[in-house]
Amino acid sequence: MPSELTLYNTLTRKKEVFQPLVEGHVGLYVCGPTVYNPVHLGNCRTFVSFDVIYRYLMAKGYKVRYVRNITDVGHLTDDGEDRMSRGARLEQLEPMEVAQKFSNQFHDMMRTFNALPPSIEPRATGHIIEQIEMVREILANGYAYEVNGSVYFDVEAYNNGNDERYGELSGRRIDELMAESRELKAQGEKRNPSDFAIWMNASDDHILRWDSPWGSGFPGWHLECSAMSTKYLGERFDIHGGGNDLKFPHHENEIAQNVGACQHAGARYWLHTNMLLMNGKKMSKSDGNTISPEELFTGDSIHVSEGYDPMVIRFFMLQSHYRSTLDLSDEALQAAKKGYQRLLEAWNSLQEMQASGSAQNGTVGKELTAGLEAAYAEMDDDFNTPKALARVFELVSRINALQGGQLSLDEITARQLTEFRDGLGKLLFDILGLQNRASANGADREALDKVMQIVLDLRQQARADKDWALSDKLRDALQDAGVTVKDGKDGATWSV
RNA sequence: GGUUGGGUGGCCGAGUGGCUAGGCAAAGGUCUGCAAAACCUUGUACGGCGGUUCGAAUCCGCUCCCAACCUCCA
Repeated sequence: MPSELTLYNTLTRKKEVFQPLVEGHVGLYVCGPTVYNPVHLGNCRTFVSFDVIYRYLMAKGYKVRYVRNITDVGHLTDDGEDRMSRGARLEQLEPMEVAQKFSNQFHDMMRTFNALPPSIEPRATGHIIEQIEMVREILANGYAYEVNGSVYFDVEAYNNGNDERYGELSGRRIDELMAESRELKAQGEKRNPSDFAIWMNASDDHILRWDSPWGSGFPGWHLECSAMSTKYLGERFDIHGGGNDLKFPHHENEIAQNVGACQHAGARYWLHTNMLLMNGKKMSKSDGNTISPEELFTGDSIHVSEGYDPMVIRFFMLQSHYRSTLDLSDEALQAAKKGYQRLLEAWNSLQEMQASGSAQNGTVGKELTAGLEAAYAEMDDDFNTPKALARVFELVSRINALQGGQLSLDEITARQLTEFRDGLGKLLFDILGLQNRASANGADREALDKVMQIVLDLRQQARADKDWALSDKLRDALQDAGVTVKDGKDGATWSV
């Protein structure tokens, strides 16, 4: 593919041409979920966005190592209790049982959304040794200090006179940050409010704990990603991604830790996905403004009028750009559902299409080829899925016109048709990761096909006899059963 | 208060100086036994006020409003 991939780098706040560190290879790290709660829809949007990015990089011919962690330790509640432990206490389970349960659930959900699994999915608890080692290095380099068995990152030492160094990603300056509002007992141990823990001393009742050179404790909240990205992608790697809400402090601290340990930053390109909103506000675990994926699938929620297929939701997400907020509403989902159906129906009729064999100049074929190239070019522009889909829908009209006879199949050569079909299929299913559900049911589908053919033949006979009462009755009854009949030029087609 | 990003036609959502985004909805037409589908046509949309420019949704200034982050969160 001749065109260049550009992407928006949060670090520089502009679009840059993507140049991998090692030609032909991409190291991609994405901050994964915490697993003390069921996954919620906002996470799904982020991971669907990065799924498309991962898929597109592969389609560009890159060999991609995609690392996405599972956070199963280190996040504290307001009263200092580890969230894993809290979940375990509330459900009377082992902490690792909680982690496993929600990891499994998360994986199921990713499959439901047709998101590919990452190449490596490391767990924070599986990398305590690496994290301890990193703390050691940061200490050795003079960017941290130990107090009472805890180790804090020393932001002042890190800045070393350059007060814009810490905060370069998020545009923050430490003297502008709000004062720490939480009353953690550890606050008093810090030299500066903006210092953050990279190793914490465990109190006696803390369940998740490991031995370290500084006593029994657990790793800081942001250290795992620094340690694991370094381990699996190297001290320098290409792309680091995550949700916008992780920009500060999580990613800012990651950069500081990487520099603290390795004397230089890790990722070269930072990509941030924007929030999924509902009612104009962020969907949030904490304030109840949320709808779970399951509720969205079943329709069991005051926010939706019916259940939506996961692919409709995926399509809905792809109709906005990953860096924009997306406002979820029933009306918008209805629009997505209908649009997605129209897209699939056009795809399905394209599969039935035969080149006429008497094609001359292939005018329409050239149009289709150009439109498809335009769609791919949009993906090169910072993974612009909404624009790519806009180009695809222009092609949908062409396909339907060929199907409906408004355009002639004489204007497309067999070769053009084949290449177009392959290229469009690759874009829709391999890159955008959509699924053609209607044709995915195997034997059941085959049986239904045959039954429907019988019914449609009967109806066609009734129509030939001008028995409108019978033909309409068949059509209405099928509609009630959820099958839509469409009369075309060459007989009727149907869809569920 | 600070930081970052927004306010686009009935709804969702692209778009960063001039050329139709796209989807859904709506109106008219073609087709059809009727309908649906499909195709064709139709929208003087860019928060407000100034400014720069031959020309601004797009650049600049002011202003109003919204969201996220600054506390676990994709």
